[in-house]
Amino acid sequence: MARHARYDRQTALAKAVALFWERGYHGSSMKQIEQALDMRPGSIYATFGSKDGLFSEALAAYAEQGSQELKTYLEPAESIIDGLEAYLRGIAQTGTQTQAKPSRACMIVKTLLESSNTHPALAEQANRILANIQQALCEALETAKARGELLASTDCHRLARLLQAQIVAIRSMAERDLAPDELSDLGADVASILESYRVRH
Amino acid sequence: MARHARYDRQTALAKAVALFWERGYHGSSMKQIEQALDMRPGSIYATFGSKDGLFSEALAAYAEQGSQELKTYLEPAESIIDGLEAYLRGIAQTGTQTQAKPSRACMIVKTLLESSNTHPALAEQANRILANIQQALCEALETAKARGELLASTDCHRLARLLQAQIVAIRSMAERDLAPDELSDLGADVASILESYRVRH
DNA sequence: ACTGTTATTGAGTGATCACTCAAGTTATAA
DNA sequence: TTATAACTTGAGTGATCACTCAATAACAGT
Repeated sequence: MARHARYDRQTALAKAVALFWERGYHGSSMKQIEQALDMRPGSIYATFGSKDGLFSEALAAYAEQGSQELKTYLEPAESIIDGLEAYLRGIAQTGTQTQAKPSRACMIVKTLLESSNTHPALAEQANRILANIQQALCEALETAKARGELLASTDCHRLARLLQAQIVAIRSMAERDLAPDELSDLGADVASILESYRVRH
Repeated sequence: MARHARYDRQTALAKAVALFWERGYHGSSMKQIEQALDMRPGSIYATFGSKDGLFSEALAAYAEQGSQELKTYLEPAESIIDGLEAYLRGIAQTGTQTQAKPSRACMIVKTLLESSNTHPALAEQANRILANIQQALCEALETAKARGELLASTDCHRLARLLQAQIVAIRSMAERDLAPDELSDLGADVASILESYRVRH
């Protein structure tokens, strides 16, 4: 019995992700948000409540899409470890492509580093997301271990932490102005770390 | 033939490092800078030119102090590789201590991620610093190789890049709210990566 | 066509942003 | 002691910050 919303929430959110990922929380002004979403302040506040609320939803959306990307590497792979190594090389390769994404670094890490001493609520959210990702990696590793891909002595929680550190490392180093082959070498070197945890045939 | 400066430049700079390291560029306002340095705006602008200028000098001072810290690990060590591994474990250990430093993450990486799409000049400076550190690591590795600590097949530039990625990783992960032993386990796991490049006895 | 409901608009809010500069203060040189 | 140069002060600058709300527009049901 009333007017339709002119804006699709998911579309607006995707645009917000692009802006915030590129410029960060403090680096994105409401003026820029209005322009990016093609929405007037009233509509933005009616839909998302506040700049904080919009950022928080954007970060959650980013995390969801990142977790889907990891799945696309793990599901088709015969070996989980192969899949993880392909993922590591893949994100190094992606960092190579100029302007393919809003930013080469991970938005979650950017948020964690930017907000840990300025915006506790956002830092907490970034922390939770990273803990969830580590848990997902851990479960993949547990499965790999059960399948006999990993050494029986492997501490999967610990390896998941190491693995997450490597993902963070690649994506942060990708923000440096390295040559494409330097970055893919790094991807290969990082991927090879997993080899020492692998059962040899 | 005139008045002395009331403020010591180095002391003021150290306070600026503490503030910017903690809160980042966009997260630190001139009001907070005035308070942290106990200087009025006129004096700050007379001494450092602008907020940008102050940040830039603070970042350079931070980098210098960081490079000194690395030296304290490398110089007393009999083996360079031992020294590097101790450094990696050391920064993981430091991240454990609550509130020991303004921030657990590296100010250079925080700056790179924060400013890459909002403040090109700062991003460029962070890039240059990271390139210099990588070069220093590379030289240490070359020496280690000449001493027979590293496999002759080692590509030192490439290993230096991997090593820098590990430093970035540990210090970024330190910003997560991990338990002290989780972080030191990560330090140990990261240090052990170097073992596969080492000459066995 | 009319009414009720909801969405959109954009000028405007006070607060805070980085920064300036005329006036005042403190030292040294003559 | 006096003149001059160097440094500090802090109220004030216009711009921009995140955000509000009364007015308007566009739909659904009758």
